[in-house]
Amino acid sequence: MANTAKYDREQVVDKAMLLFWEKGFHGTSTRDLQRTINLRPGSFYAAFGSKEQLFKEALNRYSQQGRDLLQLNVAKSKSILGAVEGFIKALVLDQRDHVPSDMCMLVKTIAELTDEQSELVNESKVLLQSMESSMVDLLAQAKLRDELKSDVDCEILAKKVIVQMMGLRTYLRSSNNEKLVEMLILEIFDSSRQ
Amino acid sequence: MANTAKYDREQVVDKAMLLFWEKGFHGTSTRDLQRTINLRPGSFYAAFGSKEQLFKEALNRYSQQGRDLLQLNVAKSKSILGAVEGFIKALVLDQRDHVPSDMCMLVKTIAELTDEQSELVNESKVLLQSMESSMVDLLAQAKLRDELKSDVDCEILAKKVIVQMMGLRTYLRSSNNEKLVEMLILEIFDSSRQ
DNA sequence: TTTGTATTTGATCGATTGATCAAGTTAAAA
DNA sequence: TTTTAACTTGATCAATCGATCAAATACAAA
Repeated sequence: MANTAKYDREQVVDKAMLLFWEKGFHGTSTRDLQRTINLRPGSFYAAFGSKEQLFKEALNRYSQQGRDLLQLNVAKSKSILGAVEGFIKALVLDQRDHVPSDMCMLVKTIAELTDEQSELVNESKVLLQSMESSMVDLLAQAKLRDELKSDVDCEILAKKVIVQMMGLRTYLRSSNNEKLVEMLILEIFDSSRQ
Repeated sequence: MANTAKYDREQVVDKAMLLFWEKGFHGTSTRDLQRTINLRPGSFYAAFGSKEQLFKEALNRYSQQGRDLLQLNVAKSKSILGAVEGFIKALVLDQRDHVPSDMCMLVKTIAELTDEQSELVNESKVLLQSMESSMVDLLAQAKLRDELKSDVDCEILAKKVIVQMMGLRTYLRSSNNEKLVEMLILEIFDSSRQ
């Protein structure tokens, strides 16, 4: 019984994600969104409830794409460390021209928002933490394969990698210095490599 | 002839800066500002012209405070490297409870804003670059005093320091892990120290 | 004390914000 | 084919946005 939606929810969330990623939560109006995803207010609010809920869904979509990219690099790389390095290069450098912002959407969100949108801030924190966990798992595999020195603490190294990624993407946004960033990416595992 | 302003411009900019720092450009309304600094619209626009111009002034005030903090640490520290480390610790850890955000206001600004506010983005970039220059100067002094190895490139090291500060403050915001951040601050100069 | 002007005040501007809703449309189920 | 409920549409809501302005006020100069 009844009618069926004429839009593809995944495509819609994807477009919304790209707009939110570019302009931030406060910088994106519901009319911007509705025009971009081609939904009238009624359909919009029926589907997502509020701007905040759509943003939350966009955060998860963004995070999923990150996991996919990591997976992709693991699949096509011989070594684990090579995969992680490839992932970082892809995310920080190669992707640059094809995404709406140099910076990570999760980082942009925790930078922009306050306790007024604590659910969005917390969601971003959780997703960043989950990315860190994935990194720990991968580094543990690398260690098992003797790609890392035996005295390396994978949990600490993973945190260091995340810190580097955050710092490098921000620095790239502020300076546009790709040369330096490329160099610093290659240095990340210098002291840990077997 | 004529009346004189009843407010202290420096105090007013200072209060506005703290509010902008906390809530961002789009997250701060002119009414928020006017209430916080206790100015009615007429005085507000007579003094600052627009929300954007006040934000720009706030960015410069913020940046000045950063320079002051660095200066302070240079004055009270024996070694240059100790001063830089003290500055980073003060900025990233000690200040935490006494400022409106864990993150750098300049970083928050380049993260939040797009080309729509290119003047504010550019101003932030310039001020970050100026902070990097100060860092280069200090590290050059440290090198002259033999606090750094002779093969250290001060310009690259300064960039690395900035990258670390950006990464650590963002990571602290996302994880609240002060222990790790303190440890990583101490490691910044590990491989460069004489 | 008077004059002239900078400042302060509160009302208000038009535009935009996030969100709601009734009416119209559509297609699956009966 | 009819029924029925989900979906779509465009108008519209109250609130807030950044900004303007005329009138009232206050103070330095004459």
